[in-house]
Amino acid sequence: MVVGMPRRSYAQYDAVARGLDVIGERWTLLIVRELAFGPRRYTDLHADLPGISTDVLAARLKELEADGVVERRTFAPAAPVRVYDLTDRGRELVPVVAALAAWGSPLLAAHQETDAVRHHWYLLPLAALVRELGGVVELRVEGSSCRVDLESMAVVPEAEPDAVVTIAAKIADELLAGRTTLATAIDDGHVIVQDS
Amino acid sequence: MVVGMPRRSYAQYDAVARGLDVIGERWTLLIVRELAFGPRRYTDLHADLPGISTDVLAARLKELEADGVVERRTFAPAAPVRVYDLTDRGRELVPVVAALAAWGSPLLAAHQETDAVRHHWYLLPLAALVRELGGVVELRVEGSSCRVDLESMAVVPEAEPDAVVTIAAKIADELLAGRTTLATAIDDGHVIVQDS
DNA sequence: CCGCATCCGCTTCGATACTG
DNA sequence: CAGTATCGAAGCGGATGCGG
Repeated sequence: MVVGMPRRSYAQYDAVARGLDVIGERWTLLIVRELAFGPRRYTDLHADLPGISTDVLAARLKELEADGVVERRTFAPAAPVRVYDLTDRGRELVPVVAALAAWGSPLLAAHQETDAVRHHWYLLPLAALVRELGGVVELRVEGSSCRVDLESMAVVPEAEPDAVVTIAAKIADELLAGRTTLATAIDDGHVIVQDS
Repeated sequence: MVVGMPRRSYAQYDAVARGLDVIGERWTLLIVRELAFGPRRYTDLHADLPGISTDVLAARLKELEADGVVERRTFAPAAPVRVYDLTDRGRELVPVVAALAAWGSPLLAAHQETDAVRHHWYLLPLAALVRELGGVVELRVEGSSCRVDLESMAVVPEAEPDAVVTIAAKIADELLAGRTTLATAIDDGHVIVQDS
């Protein structure tokens, strides 16, 4: 019988190091990214994290659960669907993910043929980009959408949005890679900002 | 002859994944943390990153240099001192580190005997904590200090601070672990906020 | 099918020793 | 001081197995 190992740690009395003890391992923050948009089942996560191996995904989910970032839930006994969801503490990580997304956006200029693509991956960096709009916005890119409080960069699914921002994936590319500006894209009608 | 390998990547067309391709490996973000406060020599870095092995530190510095986050400089030919420093692009990472520091602060409540401690590690999470003060503040904890623009959470060594905030390390512990509040600590005179 | 656990070859890490 | 060389241990990626 294997009794959980002592967990690897940087062993530094520092908030950054402690944070990395929880979300610093390979794949962990990308799992948080996936769950930022709502609960997902194991298979969905595996599908939207191309390259992760099954055992690593299972291990990370267990660690995140032990650290109070993720919780495992089972829906209706009639149709027992198992999903993973962020806890409140886990949702507080979204601004960290968003800050990294904002920093990483310029790196999207280098588009590799072998890169995987999912539409919902655009949402967080776009939130950082339209931050000047203020308030709560609902962002829509192709089929995917999410609601973000632009001040705190928190994802707030239940809040009523002040505006709905619709962006085509192609334009999202241009914006994130810095090949066009938000003002230009709005002027050209490629980004539609509609007050609710 | 070894010609640099193709670099491991998540191969996802996503800003978070791209960011992690650069700062997601073990130790990398902690190196950025160290350099957030100004240039450091190799030996200083090795001393303030207890647990990192020499070859990993050397490898990470090379990678960060290749990614334009860090630059290696040599001071005065008379006294050839080699230091590592953040580039402008690297400095833009400080808000990411600060966001993670803010999230990680509550984890400091669990203080292990074996944890390493450095005073300058308190500065960034404290900046997040006193953010309501606004403007540019100079934070002082024991011998260490740094200047932070509280709106952007950027470190701005050259800017004149609007206020100087002095905190004893012991009080910093209490604040970060959430065992006392900023208002209380200011009332009790343990945190001194002095306008410049 | 869904939700993992097991196995296996490869890469990365950590500790120490060594060098210009 | 500023790294490189070496080597055992741990982590990872891919394929496969398997109960519910």
